[in-house]
Amino acid sequence: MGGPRRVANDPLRKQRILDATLAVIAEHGVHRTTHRRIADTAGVPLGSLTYHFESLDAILEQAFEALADSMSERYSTALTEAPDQLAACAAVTDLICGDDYVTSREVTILHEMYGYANHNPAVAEACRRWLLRSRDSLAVHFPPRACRAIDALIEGWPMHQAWEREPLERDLVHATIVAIAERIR
Amino acid sequence: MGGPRRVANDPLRKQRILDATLAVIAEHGVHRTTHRRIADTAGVPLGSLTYHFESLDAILEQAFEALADSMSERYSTALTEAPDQLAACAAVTDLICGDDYVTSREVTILHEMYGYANHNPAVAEACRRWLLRSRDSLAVHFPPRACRAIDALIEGWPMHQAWEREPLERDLVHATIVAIAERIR
DNA sequence: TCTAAGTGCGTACAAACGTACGCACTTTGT
DNA sequence: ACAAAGTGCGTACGTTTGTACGCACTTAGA
Repeated sequence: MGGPRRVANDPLRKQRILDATLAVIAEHGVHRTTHRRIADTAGVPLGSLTYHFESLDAILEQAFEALADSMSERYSTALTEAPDQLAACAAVTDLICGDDYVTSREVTILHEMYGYANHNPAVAEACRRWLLRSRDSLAVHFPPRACRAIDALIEGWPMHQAWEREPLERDLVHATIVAIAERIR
Repeated sequence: MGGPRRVANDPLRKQRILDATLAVIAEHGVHRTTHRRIADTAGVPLGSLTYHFESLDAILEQAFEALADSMSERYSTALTEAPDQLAACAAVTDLICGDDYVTSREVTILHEMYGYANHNPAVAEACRRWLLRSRDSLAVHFPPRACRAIDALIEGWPMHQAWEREPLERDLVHATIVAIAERIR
């Protein structure tokens, strides 16, 4: 008896394709992301993509969703580990400044994700989920209005920094977060 | 005598093509921006694009540069008109909240521009120029370190807002700007 | 009015694209 | 050992793409 289920030969293949998709996006951009480039990068045959995914858009959607999940998990971990508000300020500073939590490669892909999300409802929804989850993580340590302001900074500062030549000043970022935490209620 | 110069029939055509390019980007995204779609939107024949522009990338570059120029001019105007720092805070609040200076359509195109800039040096340079000019505009009213923090907010808040369902609270934005202006030296 | 030079575009083409589909292969139940 | 069913992919097809190019048209000087 048992259902008609058979065992897949390579259960990790789907994930490998999604990883390769993010790599292609980071290197070439969404506008030059194709089935063939993803297949080459992942080291799988072209037909494997159309077998596992309904369309190219479906691949991009799932790849972006995986990225957003992975990033919001790191955000959540960094913030829930902080014992008090001051430590939370330091954690947020790390999130903004460091390459530890969010690499510059990920900022690049995020730019692409936001652009793509404006033309794809599923990815737009993923952006919204990510935004809400990051705000929830902040809400443990900051009042609701401060969360919004800090969230905007977390969004804007690394993005801005992408075009800057000089490295980001940690002290400045930290002072700004503290100022918002103390003044915005 | 006289140079071999003749008069062009339609000197505005180049600009019209660039306008149409931004319209196509806003509606379909860079990844679905093609010669033919631009030509249809602009109401010009396909050959006209390859005549006026070297390549599709060249069209995108010039379109994005035109947008950045137009936006940094509006930023500059709004800020230099402010008589003092408090008025400048209000002006920045307007820039962030209002659809008056930067429309949501432009935020959409900005997302696309940032994504594209990661894979195109000319557009990356345009982003950098825009960043520096907007910081110069702020420098009239705020100390240098405050400029960076405020700049990050100008960047991040509208971007964040793009995924939010509720409208942006003007009071909160204004209070945040004032807090930064007073506390960051 | 005629000529030469430069403008502007219709059309064509090779390359690259997304996707469908038939077929070999593997596994399970008998 | 055999049949049935599901897995996975090589290949091919029709479409769309960016771009080149020949040719009609317009204009300025003589």
